[in-house]
Amino acid sequence: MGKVTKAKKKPLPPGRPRAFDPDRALNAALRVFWEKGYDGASLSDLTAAMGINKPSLYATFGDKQELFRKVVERYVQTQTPFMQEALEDPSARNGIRRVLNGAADSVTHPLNPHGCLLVQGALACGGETDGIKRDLAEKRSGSENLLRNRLLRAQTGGELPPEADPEALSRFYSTVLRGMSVEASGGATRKDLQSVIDLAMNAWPA
Amino acid sequence: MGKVTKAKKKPLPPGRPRAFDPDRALNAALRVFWEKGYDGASLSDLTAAMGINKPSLYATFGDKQELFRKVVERYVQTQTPFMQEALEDPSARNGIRRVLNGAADSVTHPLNPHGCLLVQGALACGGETDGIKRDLAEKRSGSENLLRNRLLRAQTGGELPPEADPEALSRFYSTVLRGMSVEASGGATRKDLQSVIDLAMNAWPA
DNA sequence: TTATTTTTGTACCAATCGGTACGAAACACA
DNA sequence: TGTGTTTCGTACCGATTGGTACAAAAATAA
Repeated sequence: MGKVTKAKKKPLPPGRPRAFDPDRALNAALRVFWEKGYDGASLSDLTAAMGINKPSLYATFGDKQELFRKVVERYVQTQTPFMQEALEDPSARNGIRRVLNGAADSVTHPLNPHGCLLVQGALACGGETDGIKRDLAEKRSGSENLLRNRLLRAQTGGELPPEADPEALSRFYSTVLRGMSVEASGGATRKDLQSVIDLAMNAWPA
Repeated sequence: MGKVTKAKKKPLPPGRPRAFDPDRALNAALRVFWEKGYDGASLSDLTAAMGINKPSLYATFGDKQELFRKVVERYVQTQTPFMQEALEDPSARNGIRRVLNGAADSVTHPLNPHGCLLVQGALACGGETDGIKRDLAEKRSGSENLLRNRLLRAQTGGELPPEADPEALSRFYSTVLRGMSVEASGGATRKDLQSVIDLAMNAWPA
């Protein structure tokens, strides 16, 4: 019988096996980029945190930009699914509030760097990082799209009045999300953000 | 008679006169830091934009961190006074709206880098930049204080109902300001931000 | 003129940057 | 025991980083 304690079968490939877990290494890289940003994170910072050396990094993840993209992908996959979930709430208004609450939890989580990687990863940076900046802006607009679609659905469903503007509303709540990230990065507490959320919900159409 | 075309008297100090205008040079440095952030701006970027060489930079402005602080000071002095002015509006509500409008103008100004230096100058960065980060967070809280004081005044003056929370309101509008900066930095237009502002004003206590 | 003072440009510093060449090491297979 | 294959660690690459030493240049004062 197979080893039941190990989830994956192991038809070991030829060659020397790698001595680190790429998944853990990627998570370590995520933390570094998260708290230092693309420019502020050096390869030495990264390899030190990941517990590997540069050739291993390059062989496994590519150059710094590729690594960053993989990190962003990991971030999106692990830190944002709560949004889709929240937006499944039968009430769009509740859904949005739950998105804001979840984001507030995330950007002030005591075990993670404060703020959102998609915001502080590369807001302003130098050199050939335009692609990075565009990537992050795209990912950010992803969550805005989520909100907009939910709001459009709410309008056709009657929860939002016909004169409401789902486009503007999704942009507004996205802006509040970005703002909360900046505030958290600057030291705002979860409680601080709660009062922001409560007020932001006042903008909901009467 | 004195030279009437020159504003300042000129009791030239001894030594070789400097060949550049420190004011213009500082403005050039401001632009570089504004669009590349602290980490992304190299001394080569700075000296190239300022039109001077490194020894002149060091003699006049100190090292990179000192230069950045002077740049931030310049930024605050030139880009934020519109806030005090706007908050002198007899209506606090109008004042806040004018602050948001002015900020939207500023962060999308076609001749300047998009976004706010106090936000994107050093949100996440590496090395010994903790002081820089704290400085910027402090400057940001400056505008929040402005809003809070105005709102407190509005409450004692009766424009805001007693049950309103000036603390929370100022934090909310500050958060919207930071969010608009991020959005502008990511490509949002002035028009986009206007719809955000209109919705943000809905949060004003009934 | 000479002396003094300050700025300028060049040339340079050690350290670090992102990125790689290369041989030893560790596995499967024969 | 090889042999093939892949990763590992070290040592290194040229370029760039932030920061300076130094002497020529440009001004005033004597």
